[in-house]
Amino acid sequence: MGEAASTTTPRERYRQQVRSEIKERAWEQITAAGTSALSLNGIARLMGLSGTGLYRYFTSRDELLTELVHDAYQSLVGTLRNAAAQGKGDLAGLGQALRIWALDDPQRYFLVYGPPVPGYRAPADVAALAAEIMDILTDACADVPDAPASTTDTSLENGPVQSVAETASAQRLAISFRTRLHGVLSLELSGHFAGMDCDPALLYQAELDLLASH
Amino acid sequence: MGEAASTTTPRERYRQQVRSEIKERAWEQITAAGTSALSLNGIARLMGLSGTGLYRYFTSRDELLTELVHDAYQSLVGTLRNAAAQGKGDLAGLGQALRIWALDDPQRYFLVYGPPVPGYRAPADVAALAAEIMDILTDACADVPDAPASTTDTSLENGPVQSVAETASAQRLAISFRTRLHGVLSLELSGHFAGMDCDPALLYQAELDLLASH
DNA sequence: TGTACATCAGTGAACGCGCGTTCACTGATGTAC
DNA sequence: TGTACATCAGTGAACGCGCGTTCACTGATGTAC
Repeated sequence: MGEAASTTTPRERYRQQVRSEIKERAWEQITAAGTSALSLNGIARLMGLSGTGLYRYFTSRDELLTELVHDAYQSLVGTLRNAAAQGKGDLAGLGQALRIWALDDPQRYFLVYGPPVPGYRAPADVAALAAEIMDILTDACADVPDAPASTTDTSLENGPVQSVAETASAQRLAISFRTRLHGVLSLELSGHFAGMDCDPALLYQAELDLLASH
Repeated sequence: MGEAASTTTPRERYRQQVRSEIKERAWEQITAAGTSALSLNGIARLMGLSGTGLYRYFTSRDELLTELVHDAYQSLVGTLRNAAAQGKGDLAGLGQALRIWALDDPQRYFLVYGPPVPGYRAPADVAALAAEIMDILTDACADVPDAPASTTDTSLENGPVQSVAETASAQRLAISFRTRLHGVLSLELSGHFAGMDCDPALLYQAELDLLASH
């Protein structure tokens, strides 16, 4: 007993602390100049370490990048789950949570949904997280009143007894949710609305309303 | 007279030939490993030149990149114009032309509509081209039957006598056109549909149909 | 409590590489008389 | 047609920089008796 606590020895705690500071600096670099600007030597310089010192914590640039991608996915999953836990698990709530999360760190958003990082192959690990995001969205889509009188017992509406047709239409709606909101978001984050008399927030909300009303 | 022909002296023609080969190699680099992989030394190596030789043709990496961005925009403008000239200037036609153009060279698409290239500031030049693209789309959107009986004389339907409300709704539709199709396209080009049972071509067509039927 | 050892954080030198860019230069191609 | 000059393509050496990564090493922190 108490083994879970005894694993966090002081040395180990320090180690985790440094690792997380490395990742913080890494995000600063990515936020400032994109993923290709991620540099172990640069991070070491920012932290007052010698360049080689970082190799105690990450065996390569690739390993660090992989962990950042993983963290980005987990952050989004956590954000959507939190929204759902606070009663904002409908499409409108998830859509707003997604937008806030994206605006909070555009480069993090692009690390998840942007063009692939050159020369980097994402591990199978993140595929599960991507699927989990789609599951959360699909669940929310299943609650949209498609043909409201289709089921007799609405008290079990979220149970596993949904028809095949229902889940198929929920999946279609979830995919539309992702593509349409991504269309607005990614163009906004890339600055492609600059100089146009078009408020991205309103456009995003309009698309979201349309999706939520089916 | 004949001055337009005499400007293409043999030397000048050779010069333009080398310039265009440089750009071809540049696109190969960008296609293979993204915009950050663009390298003057690398291009020179591919062409059997010394690295410094390229500076006869482009004064800096930035100038080359600027010209590539410009060409990408012009290529898209030309593609949409050609579609319109061949009687495919409606939303369905333009949408298909856009998709074919994007699939033909994903990195070129992202150079236009993707995340900003780190450390690169697009010249005012391309803003005009971006506006021109939106104009073409807006023109097509004006032909969509919104409220068909709104104008008495339909023989002048494309004249400058459209109401303010009509052009405003056409602009809104054009923006939706761009964001929704971009949502599908960019996720497809980034490989984010891999492993999902979802055909991007069908999804794209579905969004396009919805837009065209208003 | 003190001593002997193992573990681990961090350093510094070094390797090989590629980048953008400058500069002074050679040789070939074109132009003017 | 031939000669004198200017133009321009392309070279090669060099500069300064930053990168990822290796290796042998020092010193501090922890552990076992």
